[in-house]
Amino acid sequence: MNLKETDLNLFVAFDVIYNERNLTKAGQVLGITQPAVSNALSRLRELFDDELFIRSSKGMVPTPVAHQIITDVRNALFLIQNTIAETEKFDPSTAELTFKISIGDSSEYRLLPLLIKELAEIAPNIKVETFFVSRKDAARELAAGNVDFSIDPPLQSDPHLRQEKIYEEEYVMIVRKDHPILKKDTITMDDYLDLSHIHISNRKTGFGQVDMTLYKLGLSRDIVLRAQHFLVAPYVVEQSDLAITTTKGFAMDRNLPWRKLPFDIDPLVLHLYWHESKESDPSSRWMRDLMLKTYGKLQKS
Amino acid sequence: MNLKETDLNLFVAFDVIYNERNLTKAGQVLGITQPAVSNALSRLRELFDDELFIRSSKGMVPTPVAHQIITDVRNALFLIQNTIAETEKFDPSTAELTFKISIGDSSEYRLLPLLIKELAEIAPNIKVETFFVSRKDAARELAAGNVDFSIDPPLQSDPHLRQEKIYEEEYVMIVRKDHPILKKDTITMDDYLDLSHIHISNRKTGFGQVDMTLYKLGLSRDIVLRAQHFLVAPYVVEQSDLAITTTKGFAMDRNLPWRKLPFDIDPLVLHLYWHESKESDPSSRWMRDLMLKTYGKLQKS
DNA sequence: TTGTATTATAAGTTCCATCTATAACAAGAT
DNA sequence: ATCTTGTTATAGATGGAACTTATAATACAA
Repeated sequence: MNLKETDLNLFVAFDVIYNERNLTKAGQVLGITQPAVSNALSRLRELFDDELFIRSSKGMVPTPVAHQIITDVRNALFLIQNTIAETEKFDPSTAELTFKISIGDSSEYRLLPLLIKELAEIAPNIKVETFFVSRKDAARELAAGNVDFSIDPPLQSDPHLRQEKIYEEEYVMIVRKDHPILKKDTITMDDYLDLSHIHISNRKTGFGQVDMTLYKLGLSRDIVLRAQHFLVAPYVVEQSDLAITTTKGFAMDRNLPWRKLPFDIDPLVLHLYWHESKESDPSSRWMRDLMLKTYGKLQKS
Repeated sequence: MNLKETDLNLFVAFDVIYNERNLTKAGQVLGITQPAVSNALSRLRELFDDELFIRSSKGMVPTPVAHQIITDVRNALFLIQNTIAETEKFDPSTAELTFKISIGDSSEYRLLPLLIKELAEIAPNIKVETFFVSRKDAARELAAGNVDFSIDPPLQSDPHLRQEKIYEEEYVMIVRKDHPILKKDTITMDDYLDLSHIHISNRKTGFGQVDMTLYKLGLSRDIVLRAQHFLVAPYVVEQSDLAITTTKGFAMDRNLPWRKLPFDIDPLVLHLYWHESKESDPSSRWMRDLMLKTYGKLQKS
């Protein structure tokens, strides 16, 4: 055994295979093709004189030897990572880089304007790109570095992701000015269900949080418009008698009248997710702080 | 920064450069040429955006950044090393490998016969090669893996070498049977200095431990024969009136008469040295134990 | 057994770390 | 200053290892 005759790069492949338990997906994370991963695995197998991962219906399951190794490997990679991250200087005023953010549903229109404004002032050469990555792919995309941040409700919990609550806001019902319903100061459940509603979601399928809550109460509302993008919503609301149920901030923002909902619903909570490998990366850390601070400002408004 | 776009193999070069502070010697340890090391260093410099090592009269001196990094790097490499060492199975009865041992001066003829005998019984496919590596090269040769063990007096102390006392034996004076001096049971200093002596050493230069001790007393002896190999000594002693001052074990071994020395001298102490990188290597560990055990047997005789 | 995921193998290609050779450099000796 | 010795850095060429695409083998569920 000798380190200088060992290709240490194999160990990052090992780590990824262990996490994904699927060579094809590991390849996506590593940015190489599946056969390359397969080949790397076979070199690891020779190195350790062990199968390391055995093909089965549950994916590539680690052998005892692989289990034995993984923690040391992870620690080692973390240390190496650190040496680089620690010495990396980061000056937001001159840094030229692009952050890729997966931002789903309704958050984009609220987050971006303020964030871009902040960036323009203190980090003029930092760019932002937003995507929408489906929740089940988020962990892998973050691991692969295709996405730097993901903003999502606190549902999934991949062990390699870090998260922090970034946003919380109560739901209200919003209608156009001079809408007849506004004669009442408090809306009853009957009032609410009599109205026609807009539902915005970029997920094709199923229930949003509002409909889910109603469903649990044995109720359902009349959704007349199901739209993909939030930007259309204000125009529709202003030109019609339709109601939209979304965060209070939306109402304030657009200067639209709103009323409390006639039922209890958990507030909208969003978490900011990032991959553990970026934990101590100075630029990532800086951006995290900025986003949390920026959302903090939004909160107060 | 991203591990998957980083050549981790550079870090073992970094570690060696840090230890050697000399690219040429680092190349010897790594088993590559100096320009290759220089090139690796330049890649490291790009990676860290720092000079890392600055050329000076004292060699390549590490920058603050290099100092900051080194411990993490060493820990990481140690962990990786461990993953391999831990999973390496070692069965002496079937293992086929060769240990290279640097064994200086007089120790070879005492150690080898018994060691070989032990090996033949319990590890028939393990071979041993012995060299003589000068003390100042020992650390580097051990680091490079050109030599697995070195047996030397406990002088040098490279921080990357591990050592354990393996042997200690008192010096005596040995002469042929029926030598006139044997009429006396205790030898005086005058007796000793009147005799002509053999000195065995494979170092070309200067004093051995005996002559050094005499020198400190303001004395010197008459060395008639200075020979390279210990094997010739017994024949010369048996055929002449020359005396040889060496370990008591030599006398017992050859069944030669001996007398205590008329001056105080530290006993011969030998240490077994190995490189820290082999610390947890199963085969190295096994061989260490065997050698210490074998010498233990010698001690008692 | 067929279909749908996978992983493994094969053959060809590209790229980059290494090599040899040489230049540039640092520092002490003359 | 100039030479000498011990270095490190650069240049250009090359070989081999790891990647790619394409395809075969495999596992398992329907």
